[in-house]
Amino acid sequence: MSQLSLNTVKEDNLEKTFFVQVLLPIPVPKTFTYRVARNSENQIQVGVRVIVPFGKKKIISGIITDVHHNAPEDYEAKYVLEVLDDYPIISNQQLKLFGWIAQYYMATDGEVLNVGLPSGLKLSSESKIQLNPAFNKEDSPHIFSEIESVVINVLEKEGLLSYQQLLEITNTKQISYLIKELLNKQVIILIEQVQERYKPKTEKRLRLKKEWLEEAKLNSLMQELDKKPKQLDVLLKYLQSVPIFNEIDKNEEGIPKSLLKEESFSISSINTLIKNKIFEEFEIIVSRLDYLNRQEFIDHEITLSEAQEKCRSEINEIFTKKDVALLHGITGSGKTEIYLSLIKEVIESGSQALFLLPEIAITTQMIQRVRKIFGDQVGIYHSKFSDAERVEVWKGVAEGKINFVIGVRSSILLPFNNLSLLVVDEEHESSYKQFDPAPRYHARDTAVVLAKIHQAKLILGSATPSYESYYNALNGKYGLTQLTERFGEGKMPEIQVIDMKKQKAKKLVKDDFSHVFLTALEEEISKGNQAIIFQNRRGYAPYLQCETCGWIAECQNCSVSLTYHMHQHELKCHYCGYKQKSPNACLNCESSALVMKGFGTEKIEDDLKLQLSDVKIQRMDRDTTKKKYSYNQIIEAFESGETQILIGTQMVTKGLDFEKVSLVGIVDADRMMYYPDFRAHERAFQMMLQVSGRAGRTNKDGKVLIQSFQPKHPLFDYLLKYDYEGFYQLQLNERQAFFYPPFCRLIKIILKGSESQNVYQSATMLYESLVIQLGNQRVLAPHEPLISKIRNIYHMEIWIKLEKGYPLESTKEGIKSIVEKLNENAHFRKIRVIYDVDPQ
DNA sequence: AGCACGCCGACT
DNA sequence: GTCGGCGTGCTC
Repeated sequence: MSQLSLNTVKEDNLEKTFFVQVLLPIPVPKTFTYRVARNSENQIQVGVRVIVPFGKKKIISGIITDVHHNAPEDYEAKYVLEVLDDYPIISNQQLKLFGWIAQYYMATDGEVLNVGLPSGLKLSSESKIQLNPAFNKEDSPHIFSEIESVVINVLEKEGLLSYQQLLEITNTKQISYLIKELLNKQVIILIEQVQERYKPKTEKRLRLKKEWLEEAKLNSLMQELDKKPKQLDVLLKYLQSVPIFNEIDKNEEGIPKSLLKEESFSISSINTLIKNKIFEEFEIIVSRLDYLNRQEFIDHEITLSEAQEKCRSEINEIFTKKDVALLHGITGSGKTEIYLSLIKEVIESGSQALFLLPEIAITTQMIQRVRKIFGDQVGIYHSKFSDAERVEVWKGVAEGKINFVIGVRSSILLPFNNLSLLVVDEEHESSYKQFDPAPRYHARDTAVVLAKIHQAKLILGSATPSYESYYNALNGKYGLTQLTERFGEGKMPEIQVIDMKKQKAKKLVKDDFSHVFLTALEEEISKGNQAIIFQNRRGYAPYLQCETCGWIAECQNCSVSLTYHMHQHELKCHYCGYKQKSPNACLNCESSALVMKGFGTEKIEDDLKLQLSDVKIQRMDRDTTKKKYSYNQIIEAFESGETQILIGTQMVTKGLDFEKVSLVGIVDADRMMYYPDFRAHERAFQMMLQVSGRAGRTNKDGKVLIQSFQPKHPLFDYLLKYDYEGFYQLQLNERQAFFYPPFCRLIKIILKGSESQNVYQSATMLYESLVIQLGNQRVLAPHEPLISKIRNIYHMEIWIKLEKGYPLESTKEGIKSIVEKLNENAHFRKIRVIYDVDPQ
């Protein structure tokens, strides 16, 4: 009898106790259960961040993914120490998406969370407390308990205290109440990445002290200041900006202190006015997204041409039947306007829109255009933005203040709750695929899933769609719409392939430039036109080769050739940083016939400067655009005609319009075409077509010159005719014959380890187990990747090809359990296994 | 991922 | 005799 009643009491208690599942940003494939203290029960909800104890002494923060009453059976749950947010920082839809990414890309939920959250909100590291710099014991209006006074004293001596230390000092178990009290009384601040990293931006402002707001008082003040003209100037300036007699309330918000500083009023007289209690200084929190405060330039109009209008309505038509529309529009056909007009419609109806672009395509031009149309509703999510700015965009989206985000790959992970339209522009770009760290997700493919979660529509746009997308469109999975005319007058430029073999035979090649190429370049420049030269490799990048025996200088840690750096006369490894003095004789045969082969943008720049000494040449690649404004400076210099030739990597192929460019040169087409990758031709074609589009955008006739040692390659036949479709069909046949995407799905398994023998043997072991499970048709034998050794770590790859319709989820689980099983072997355990689903 | 625990080499 | 190398296993 007593047993029964005891049980009932226990049951009741348990039912009232809340437990939460917490997702931690660690690569462990599960969530952890924590118990919720009574006093924080009402703050607990899914999507909110909490601080929890983890392990022996660590205290980290995570996200609540579930709230329930099920007490764990085989262990005692620890308590949630702190609830960090008042509202979910992650939306339900987002959690669903994160789950899908983890599952599909064979990553853990924690890894997804880790890349998803901006580091300003990043969850990890120990939490510490510190005295609030603004705190002053004497001035504080609060009364402190004994324990609180002890903590204050210790903090004054020690500076920083961890939760653990605080536990020891106070000798209690319930420190979370103490922390909360001290926070409320503004005694302490939490120093812990979550709090410390993101600080709201403040602005110092000035206003007139209340006692001067009467007209009589103000008049007497002015008379008094008559002898102090500098101070009077400040006061007059203030009264000019803030008409306190007409609108006395305006004094409350005052003016920014910086405004007076800018106009060169003396700082000392401003400070005197503050000291004499005429002005008072105060701070407000402002948005870092400063354009949010600027609305005056908004230009709501988007005008579409007839062709664009037609395309737009085709997209709307597609959306009545399908969720994804592929917009295949040639370069310069004005795809962006179509996206923006559709996005505008969505935003006006009150839902959210996302516009994804590859990093290099988010130019200042683009941002300004978008801001002009959407003003304060647009958030920009980009690597050039600081952490704090990203946190503000994140929060803006979560709170529904930002309805439109334009951003890079990772903006697909923002906390949307009401998306109706997604746009992925330049959808063929491989930079949409993340490689390191996991999750190795593809933003375009993730967008398809995100659209489904929100029941939203998705537009994929490109001048050269990826074969996967084009295949889906032709097969009716996606809708397809095309723009075949350039916007405005521009025509596609004429493409000419230069036969380098012939040129070389005739001794017409100098520093890798053919005579034809140089003459054309000189001619265009002399006409006052501009040129863009494309080389898909940055740096100086030549490698050293012995002409006698063929020896190439290679890195001792990595399986790559060393790169020659002229300035230091050194050979460097771009993978591990190894460097050595450049030898004067071959290290293999001691011949002195060492020559430099290969060339990057930097070498082209130097060579061209020698050839065309009085022409202004500038280079644009990752090396020259590291600084925040350098990119814009290069663009502006070229736009204004200050520079005549722009040499660049892929960067010059994206989103740039220059009126006077009449010539585009591709120095080394072969490098792109003969790369050992099944997508090499697709990529080469895309890239060449994209660069070609830079010529003659508004000019009457542009010209494209391509240097190749294989000018008869069929790729050029299609390229000259701008026949994307034709080359696609040709390539598709090959893909089908060799069973590559879009006919199959690929999973790449990479094995890494420090002992080459072990890596090879482990790869073989894994391969054999995989064959048993999947059959030898679906698993390719292990092979060394192109670069098989990096920093003395050996790599092997195993490719898995799965035909359409083959069960994906269970296969992935199967692969994981095979690896788990092999991990029982001590040798295999030393190998790091990496999964890359849909490798690019 | 961290971090403690644990079992074998080069040092006071 | 100890300090510390990193292999192993766990974290609610």
